[in-house]
Amino acid sequence: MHAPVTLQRIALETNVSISTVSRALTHPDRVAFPTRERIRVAALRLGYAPNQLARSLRHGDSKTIGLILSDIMVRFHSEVAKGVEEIAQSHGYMTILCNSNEDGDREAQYLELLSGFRMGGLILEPTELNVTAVEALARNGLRVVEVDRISGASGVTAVLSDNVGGAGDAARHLLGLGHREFGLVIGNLAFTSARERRDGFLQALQQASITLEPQRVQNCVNNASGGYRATLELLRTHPQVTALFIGNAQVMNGALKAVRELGLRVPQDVSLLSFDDTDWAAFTDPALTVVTQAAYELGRAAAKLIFNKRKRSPESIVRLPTQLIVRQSTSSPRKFPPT
Amino acid sequence: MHAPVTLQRIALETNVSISTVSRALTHPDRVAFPTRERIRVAALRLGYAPNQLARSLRHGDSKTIGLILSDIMVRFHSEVAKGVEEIAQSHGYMTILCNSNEDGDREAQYLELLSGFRMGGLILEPTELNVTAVEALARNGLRVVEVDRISGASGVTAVLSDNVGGAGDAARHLLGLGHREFGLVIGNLAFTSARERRDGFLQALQQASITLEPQRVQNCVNNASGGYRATLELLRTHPQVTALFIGNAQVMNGALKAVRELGLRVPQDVSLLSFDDTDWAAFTDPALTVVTQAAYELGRAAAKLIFNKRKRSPESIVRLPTQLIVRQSTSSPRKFPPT
DNA sequence: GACGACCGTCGAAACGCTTCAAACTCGAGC
DNA sequence: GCTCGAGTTTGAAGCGTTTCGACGGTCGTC
Repeated sequence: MHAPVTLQRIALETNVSISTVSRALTHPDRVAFPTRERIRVAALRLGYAPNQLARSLRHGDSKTIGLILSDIMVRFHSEVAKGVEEIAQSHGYMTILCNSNEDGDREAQYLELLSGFRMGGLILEPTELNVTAVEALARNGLRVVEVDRISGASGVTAVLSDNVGGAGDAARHLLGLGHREFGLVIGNLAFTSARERRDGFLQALQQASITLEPQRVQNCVNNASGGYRATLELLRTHPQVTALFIGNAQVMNGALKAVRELGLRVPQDVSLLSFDDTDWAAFTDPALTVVTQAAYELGRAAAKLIFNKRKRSPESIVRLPTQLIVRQSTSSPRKFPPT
Repeated sequence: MHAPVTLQRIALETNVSISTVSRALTHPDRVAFPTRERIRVAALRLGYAPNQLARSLRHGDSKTIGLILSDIMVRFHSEVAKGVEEIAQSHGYMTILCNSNEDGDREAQYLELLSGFRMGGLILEPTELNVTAVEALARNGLRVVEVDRISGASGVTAVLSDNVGGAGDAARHLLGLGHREFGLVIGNLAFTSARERRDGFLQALQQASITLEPQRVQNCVNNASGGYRATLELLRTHPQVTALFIGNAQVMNGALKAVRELGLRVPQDVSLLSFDDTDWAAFTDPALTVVTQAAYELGRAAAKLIFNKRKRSPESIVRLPTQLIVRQSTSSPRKFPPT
């Protein structure tokens, strides 16, 4: 096992100084042709790969931005990543991704790692557990943008969906169909996005003079089994519910399973409506009515804030609109309770 | 905007040398208590984040492994990532992810970036476009593991699904139901995984004395619209087909759309069977019969090869079994052609 | 009271790279 | 023949960290 090839090594093989090798590889025009060629060939032959650590250490910027995602397996989040990457790429930056898994400790580790790599910027879907660390980074001059939800850290900009508006649209759609008996399975209320969706939905109900008892608002962990259990519980204790609003796609997956197991027909017995569109939502039985977020655009907008050096407007929040897509999982409520 | 906090800065504030600060933060037990506390407090107050570039440059390993994924939005790939992360974490390593998007240039850039960060290892889902670069890295002592498919680079180990076996199971399942008229929409044949699935399926047919005309094997780009177009084309030119084998979940998504548009009922008019399970496959109409890959285990196995220092067995290939999950999208063929 | 042992701290070197100023090489010009 | 300058190349410094050997002070021991 060879040691990695360094400039030093190439310098020895070509009988020039290290600085000439460096210059030959990074500013070829400033080195005489024969020397340059000799060096280029040797570098190729040895499989030279510049040590980015040393390189970035030297000039303090690694032409790279960091992105800390909460859960890479969820389509919404990976779509955000695509958006970030596109903008980064168009600025000649590479994107490095880390997966915090909604775990505060991991998030802290990745924050330290990425800021330690002196990234050109950092985008994250924050937990609320590392506020002071994030603030410290921002204070030290790192550009930090939060996306999807906010941690509460000051000095940080954010790009979010209009969760209140989207949830309001969902409520108005269901109200318009004639529903009066609602249930919410909202996901993890530790995140501002979930709280906003809950509040948006409840506000819209309130405008129709409907208030919901707290037991009709279930929170749960953001995955299928969480949604499954919460939905079972909600429908068991409130069988009169005719419409369920689900906080995100992961939870919806479990909710669907629960509804099937209970033998309820969608939408005849119960209407289902969730946040997040997926590539399968149109193919499920029935096709799902959803409030879709502009995930790709969220990513793009977040990345633009990193590169937008002009405006140094701290703590601004960008909100992107959502869109209601009506398919077959919502309809008028049943006239009689299920047997 | 402050400059980043360095050891130097802390040293000035606490009136000790840089080396003492360093030691106080990394080996607290080797520094007298009062000094150590003073330093710790100052570091916290200033929001010190160690410069990983300098740190790793110093000891040549960044306790980090790199993972280059071909498409982060596809569940299979992100599941691989989860597996890699789990093993890395258990070894005290962090995982850094990059998304090549099946683009050879981007892959090349990320290869250079990550190897330049002197990762403890590199896992990738390779295109076949950077074979020499990958070989050079391996030759220079970087541990490289390929997953899902192989580039052909020497000196590299790989972890793959048993694509031939899985596709064979699919074929035998359909044969057992009585099908004789097959069509394949296999995805992008640039990748070994797709070629293996095709070959596995055709081999199994051959054992039943069935050979397929080449026009019945459609390749296409690995996304929904590719699958859509290829499926339309195949069914248009070969209406007698009663069973379709689809190479992966992305393509299946498009195939479903095409079949619906043609007004074909699944499975009465045509049976559908694809590689890759998803969390929605059981909820689609009808629920999909699939060959599922152990994606999570693929990731875990790949990461284990990175850390498994003992066995220096180059060029070994690990194959993980697939599993056929029979749901409702496959049944006996129709007796009469559709109208 | 002197000596060695030991604990805590410090200075310096090194990791691989970039870059600036200095030095060298030639040929042209006087 | 000497000087000057353009064109190349070199040496050295420095990025922030870790670590090794050295150093100075304190304490126990004889």
